[in-house]
Amino acid sequence: MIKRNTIQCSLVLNAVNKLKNHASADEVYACITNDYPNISRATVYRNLDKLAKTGQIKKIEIPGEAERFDHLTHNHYHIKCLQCGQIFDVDMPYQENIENQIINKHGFLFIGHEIIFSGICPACLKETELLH
Amino acid sequence: MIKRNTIQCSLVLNAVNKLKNHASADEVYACITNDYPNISRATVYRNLDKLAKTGQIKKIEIPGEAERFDHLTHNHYHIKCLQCGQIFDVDMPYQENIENQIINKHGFLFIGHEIIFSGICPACLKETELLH
DNA sequence: GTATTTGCAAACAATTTGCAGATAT
DNA sequence: ATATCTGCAAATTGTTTGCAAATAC
Repeated sequence: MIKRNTIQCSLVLNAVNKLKNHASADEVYACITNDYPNISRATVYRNLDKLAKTGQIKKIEIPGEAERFDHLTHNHYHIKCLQCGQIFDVDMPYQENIENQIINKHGFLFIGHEIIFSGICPACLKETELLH
Repeated sequence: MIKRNTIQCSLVLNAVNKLKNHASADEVYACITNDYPNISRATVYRNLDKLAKTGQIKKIEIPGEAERFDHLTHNHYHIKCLQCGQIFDVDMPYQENIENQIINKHGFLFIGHEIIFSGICPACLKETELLH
């Protein structure tokens, strides 16, 4: 698993950093093809995975959706707007000790956790208000 | 969205209740085809969705995986074993007030949340120990 | 020089959809 | 009687893979 510096890999990293908001592989691909139309989708996927593994970006897995990739690599939570489907960061302290609340009768080893909120984003709320 | 009582729908409900442990659509399909080989996969999917909407079963969405369906319909959390990939229930009180910890500067409406833990299940832990 | 990485196309898995015929009410 | 539901096959979506050629080191 040696790491080479390829043009494609930096293009992927730059795209994620530029897109910022939880870009999907497809959005990253589209972003790159603007300037570099010959890159392959497979290469984008492979590099997203590699960058996530080396911790340079963060893979966010949202149930029932395409994977997303985040330029913010620290632990944080997300909310999905049930109306527009967008994913947003949630400003809430990371629950380091949440696992202490578990009644671990069965002897699991707990390693980490994800919290995904659902709700309505401000823009969609506003839109709903306007309908009245 | 009227609801008819079809044989297929009760077959799906019974299969979920019988399988118990977070069955995937495919497992439900396989379970039914034992006794009723002509049912269509599409019908299984359609009825799983319908039953989830009417609250008779619970849809569990695990990131990066096929959807699963649970006979337990109350709110509860899950842990995914990173080794064997199985999903287990987590015995932990439902965090009714977790949303109070959010610094909601932007005016989101929070509706619900999911927590998915990751770790190693007892069986896999035991297996790892045996290797030494 | 050689092992990694790429691009392509094809494979894949999970799920959805269009449609004509079957069925519950 | 008729609107919903089913089965089938094809379509879709997101992602992975096999392989030969390209490239980084």
